[in-house]
Amino acid sequence: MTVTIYDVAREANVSMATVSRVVNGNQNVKPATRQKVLAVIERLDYRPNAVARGLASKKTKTVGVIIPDISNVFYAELVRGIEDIATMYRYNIILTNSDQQPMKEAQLLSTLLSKQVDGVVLMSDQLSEELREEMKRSSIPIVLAGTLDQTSDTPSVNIEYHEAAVEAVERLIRNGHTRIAYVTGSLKSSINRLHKLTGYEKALDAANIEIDSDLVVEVNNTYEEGIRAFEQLQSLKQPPTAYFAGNDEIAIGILQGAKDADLDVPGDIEIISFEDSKLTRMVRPQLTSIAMPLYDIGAVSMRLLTKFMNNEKVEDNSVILPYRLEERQSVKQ
Amino acid sequence: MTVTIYDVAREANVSMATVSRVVNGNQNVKPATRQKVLAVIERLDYRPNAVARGLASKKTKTVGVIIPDISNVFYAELVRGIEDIATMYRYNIILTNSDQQPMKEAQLLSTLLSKQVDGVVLMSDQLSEELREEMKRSSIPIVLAGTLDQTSDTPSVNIEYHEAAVEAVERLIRNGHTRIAYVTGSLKSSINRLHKLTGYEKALDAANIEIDSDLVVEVNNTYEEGIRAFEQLQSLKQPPTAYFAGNDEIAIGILQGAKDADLDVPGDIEIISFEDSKLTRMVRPQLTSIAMPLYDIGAVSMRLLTKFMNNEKVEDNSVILPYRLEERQSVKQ
DNA sequence: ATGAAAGCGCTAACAT
DNA sequence: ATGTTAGCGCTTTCAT
Repeated sequence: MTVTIYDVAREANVSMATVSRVVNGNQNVKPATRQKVLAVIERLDYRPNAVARGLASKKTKTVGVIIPDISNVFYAELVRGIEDIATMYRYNIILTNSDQQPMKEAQLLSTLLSKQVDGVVLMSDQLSEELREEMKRSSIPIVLAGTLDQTSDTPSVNIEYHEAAVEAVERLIRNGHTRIAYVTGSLKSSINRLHKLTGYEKALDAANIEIDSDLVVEVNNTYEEGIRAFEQLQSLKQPPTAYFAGNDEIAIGILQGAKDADLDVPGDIEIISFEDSKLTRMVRPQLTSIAMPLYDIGAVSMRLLTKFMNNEKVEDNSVILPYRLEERQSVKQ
Repeated sequence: MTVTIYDVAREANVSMATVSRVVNGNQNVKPATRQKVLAVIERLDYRPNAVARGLASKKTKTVGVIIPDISNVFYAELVRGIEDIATMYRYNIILTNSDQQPMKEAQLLSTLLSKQVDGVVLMSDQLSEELREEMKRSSIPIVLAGTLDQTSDTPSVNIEYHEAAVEAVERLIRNGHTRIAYVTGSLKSSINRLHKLTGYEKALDAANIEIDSDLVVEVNNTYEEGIRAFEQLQSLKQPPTAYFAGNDEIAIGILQGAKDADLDVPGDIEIISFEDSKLTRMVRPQLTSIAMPLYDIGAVSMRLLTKFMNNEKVEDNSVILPYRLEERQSVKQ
């Protein structure tokens, strides 16, 4: 039925080993025999069985990717970066969505390991105990993309969230604001809590602005929750005049919430986002945003993973990519 | 080093076959032995090697997914539908991006086949000859998601694009428009050419409105090209007063192009999109749109694929999902 | 209910 | 440069 390496060997009057050699580009084959074998492969339309190859070589040329949700632009761009580099190095990716559920994350990793992936790229707001447990058992390399883990030196690719947050809030302060809200994703995430929130506070502190906990609102990373947060904050006795948003969807929620309340952006309200997906350019006014290089974080993570999979020397486990503040129209010049 | 089924068998004083049976939930095992084996599995932290299993059983429990570009919201939502149902049936997905390049599509399918996936979900504007060739060689089921192929009866999941296009354009005509533009993705795509374009023309025809080829603009499915198309069309002697857009990004490009030109939507310009991703709600005015059930198309495609993989009877190869016209603010009531 | 044994299709020593 | 052979870790008859 299906053509195997054995069939090719027989038809070409060589051994399986020789066929294997030409298929794998081994140089120890006389050009003449190589041609002969190639001809038979062509004639029989032979295709190596990657599963058999994986079993014999203990390498599957596939890597696992665990992300919260592919339908979120943020992760989608990241995955594209991963996939492009994976392709470049002849890997395929098994994509899984965790919805940030600790149980599910651990289970997904377990499944990926049983499928013998050569490595894993992982994204998660917070590494749960279950997940860490599972990671420890794994003998293959794992790279964290846009994910921080204080408790270990798991390789990771990130930006300097803290500095970026400081810069964003300082920008708002520079425009004279003293009531600056921070609408953030889950504070269980160490990035949000230990890096961005502290950056927000540091900038306020440095400007002698009192920190008001009412101005920090924790929401899910969605457009709808951005609107909700805006409405909640505007109902304060002293509502904020500027917003620092945890991501683009939240920022757009705030923006449209303001518009729907007949407030002008950036006239009455100024907004800085933190992500800079293409969504920032698709709304009016276009959003000023901290630009996270999503595609690059994915790409670099995958590149880093290939190094580990090849047992190459890696100078630094934790790579930091540059960010920048992308000035657009939701903040006055 | 790694624990194998043989180690478990030895420790539990049973044969590999018995271990295999309990792992696979075969009922022909005495409860007592089952317990004994389970205990050893737990103790040794044994995990079945899916690659070995795949080689022996000729089933890998993984399916391939070929889409143009995961960073496009459209495909991302679709993939989420696929993945959710795949998980439900205990499949994993290998995700690949084709960028609609015929060569690459064929190559990706080939790679997936060599990896012995049990099935494939495929999305593509146009099935090229190369790709069709590769599909013919494949002995595993393939389902087309949001993709039409006139020349074969490959299973597929779609909506009635033609009827949807007619309805959208009729809606615009009802508001008194006679200069209605159609800004579409590639007309090489049979959906765009044979279904949506003909729907557009049919609606105009039925209303005795002359068809002006200047009003049909072919672009890439991006926001930027939407803006470009708008500018091009507005420079006509008789510019259109209403737009039918091929997808949400194009529609948003038109919308913001209009705003940037100080035109009011829907006052001066009315727009209907064709996709209804969450982007429609994230802009002002919110976009009226033909709602394509993206997630469902993915989910149903995957469900259909499982049926084929299980050799279940399938009543109809081509399933049609309902669409609807989602009325929002880019069209006057 | 359980075991023995033959593959699945390939790679990787090792030998020549 | 080429061939021989022993696995890789599992499933699946076929016996018992």
